[in-house]
Amino acid sequence: METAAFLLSQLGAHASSQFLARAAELDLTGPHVGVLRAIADDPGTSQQALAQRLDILPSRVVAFVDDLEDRGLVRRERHPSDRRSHALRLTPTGEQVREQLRVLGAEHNDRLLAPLSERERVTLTELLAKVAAAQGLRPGVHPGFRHLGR
Amino acid sequence: METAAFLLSQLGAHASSQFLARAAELDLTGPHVGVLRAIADDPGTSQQALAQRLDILPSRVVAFVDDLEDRGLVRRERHPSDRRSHALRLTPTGEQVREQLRVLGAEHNDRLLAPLSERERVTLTELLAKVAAAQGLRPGVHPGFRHLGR
DNA sequence: TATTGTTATACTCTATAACTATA
DNA sequence: TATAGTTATAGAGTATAACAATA
Repeated sequence: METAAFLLSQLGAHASSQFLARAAELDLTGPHVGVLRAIADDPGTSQQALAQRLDILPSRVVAFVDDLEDRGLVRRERHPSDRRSHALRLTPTGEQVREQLRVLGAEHNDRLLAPLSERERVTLTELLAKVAAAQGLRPGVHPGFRHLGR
Repeated sequence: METAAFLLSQLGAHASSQFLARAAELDLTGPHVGVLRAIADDPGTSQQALAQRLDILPSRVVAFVDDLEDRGLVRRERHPSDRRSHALRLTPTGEQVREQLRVLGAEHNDRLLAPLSERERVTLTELLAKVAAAQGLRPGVHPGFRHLGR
């Protein structure tokens, strides 16, 4: 029998690639989705704050926000008091895409849990949440695009 | 509340990076571990068979087996009937490392499941195994080093 | 002097395709 | 002609470090 840790690693990679295949239809990669979501959750945030929260390099945030801005999903607004930093917000189109991603995520979840009963789904979700909390994983922050250097 | 799918993706990435940090102490990356394990599970197998089973490119298998051979963990033997192919086997040192990896995996699993009761661990493992089976994931084959091209 | 954002560059991992030796 | 293994090369994603503007 495989360990739960290996099954988690296996299923996590599988779930990620399945979801990202759907996100790719919207021309979004994993980090793009993470950044979009982080901006939606904290409108007006700065690129530095984003880099810290998602644990990715500021130089990468630049590129991702560039992409999202080019696609008309995100705006760089002038920060009211500090002219060095930008206040990031979703555009109306960005909000729409955010909603599409939410639907996509729900569909993906349903497909993945298809073999489980309603009761089993709840149990699984609770156990996963308990382990995730104990490991210090923060809601919405995917460790996959964390930078590992010093 | 996060979906089980996102929690899986999150926890899977976390579990992988935790385990690979330990494996890195033995100078092994994820693919190295996968190849080592696949050879242990099917001694005498060929590089082509390995590439098919793990769903990685034959050209990558060459590099991984090169590395493992340089470190004295794997041998390329002459195939008895087909001189084009190699029969791959673990060396005694390779067997030792394989055992170290097993211990490492068990420790890793214990650490990850620390917040759960014995009963909860069994439940979680069973639910994960059920979902993994339904998704067509094969035991020991990590989708993380699967090649995604045509 | 420190910080935000940016750019340029190097590094790592992976994919593609051409090659050799055997079959 | 097809297959096993190999090599060389190109591409994607990431990290590092230097820079300009502002604080």
